[in-house]
Amino acid sequence: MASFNNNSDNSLPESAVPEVVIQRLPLYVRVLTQFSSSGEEVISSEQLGTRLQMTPAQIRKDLSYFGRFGKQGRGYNISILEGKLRTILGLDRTWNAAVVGMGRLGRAVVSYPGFAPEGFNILAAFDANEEIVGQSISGLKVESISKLTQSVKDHDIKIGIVTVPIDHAQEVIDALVEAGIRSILNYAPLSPQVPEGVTVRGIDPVLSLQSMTYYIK
Amino acid sequence: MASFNNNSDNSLPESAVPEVVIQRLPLYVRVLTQFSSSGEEVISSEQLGTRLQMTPAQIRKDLSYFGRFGKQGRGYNISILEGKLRTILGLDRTWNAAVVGMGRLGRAVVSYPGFAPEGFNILAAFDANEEIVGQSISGLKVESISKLTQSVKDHDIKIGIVTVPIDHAQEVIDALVEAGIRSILNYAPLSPQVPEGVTVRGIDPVLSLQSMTYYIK
DNA sequence: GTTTGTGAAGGATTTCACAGCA
DNA sequence: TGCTGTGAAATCCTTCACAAAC
Repeated sequence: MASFNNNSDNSLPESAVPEVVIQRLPLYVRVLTQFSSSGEEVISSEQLGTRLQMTPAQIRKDLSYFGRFGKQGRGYNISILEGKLRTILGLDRTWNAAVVGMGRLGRAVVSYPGFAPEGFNILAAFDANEEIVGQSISGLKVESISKLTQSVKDHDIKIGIVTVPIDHAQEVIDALVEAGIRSILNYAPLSPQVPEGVTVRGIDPVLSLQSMTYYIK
Repeated sequence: MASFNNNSDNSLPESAVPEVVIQRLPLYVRVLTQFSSSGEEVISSEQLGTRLQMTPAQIRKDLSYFGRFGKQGRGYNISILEGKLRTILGLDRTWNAAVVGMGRLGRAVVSYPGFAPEGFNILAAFDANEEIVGQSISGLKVESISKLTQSVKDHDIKIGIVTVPIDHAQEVIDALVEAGIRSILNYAPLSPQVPEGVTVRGIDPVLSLQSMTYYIK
């Protein structure tokens, strides 16, 4: 990522479907959603490819890992394909998340309006600083990190979002893993160590900038 | 990826070095910086690999595209390697950037303290809304988008950061390209169309979440 | 006529494995 | 002895090209 950049990926479960393919599916979902709201009914791999700047063959091959969703001579029904892909990705349900680290970044994350419409609900917020614990931020009561395991269980939290400073990131990630979390979105600028079966995706705009400068230098 | 996940990459300049390799170099810089501040002098590809959860062979191969930086039997001198990689990536200088879109996200970006220490200076901020234009945000006077081309020239801006809502993102990106920008960090949830020679990196935490749910579903 | 789905081919990237040097 | 640098091998991923379906 490699985006884009920037994905630490730790030995995911055995599967015939390449990891890169899985990472492209959300892209397909995104354009399909945009197309469907524009009144179109059918879309070809050619049109999808134009939108995403990739080859039609790649799109067809990616989709073929999961089934036969198109009709020869016509293309793909937009809303049906979108639905299939959402089901494949597990987006036909909602997911509960917890944010750890309620400084500047954590506050921005919990108040970001883009998660809920996509089914990602932030139900808990944690911080190590006792002055912040107890505060209410965007409707969330900040809890002590010592409550993590209990809260993960109580709220059926499946996703951890790490927004602590770098020097506490690894220990927070260890705590999340300890609490049973297997999917982590990491905003701290480090590549954390995680056991097999735990997926970490990193969000670091600086890494993205640092690889772009190579091409303009 | 990238990520990673999440990188639109449009036909970069001809080069012998694979794009994936370029995207990993900032990762190496990041760990080297962390190691060097810990007093160590030398590091082996094995140690780097452990930190980054990748194979030592891959690290050695990546580095070999650019030269011979190590010493057999010892490893790599941390600060020398860091310096070499920074030079390769163009990080031995500073880069000026402009943010377009001064809503919630744009404000978070200009006030993010992680860019400047890495040499990325945000020198201009733009918005289409006349009520925001003229305001001062984090020490930046917000300008009208009509001033884009002139401002890019005046400040020697090389990087555009897009934080406008999705329905204006493509036109803003067109305007940046028109103004001569060839590197764009895009926070809007769309894969923009850009001409050859322009690099776009997307930052979209939702895409990252959507590919992780596949593995926990 | 158009576009899918897919084996086969081609290309790219990763890993192996070891010669060579410190 | 320990670790790099690197061709060669292995693996992974993308693209081709075309039969089949509409």
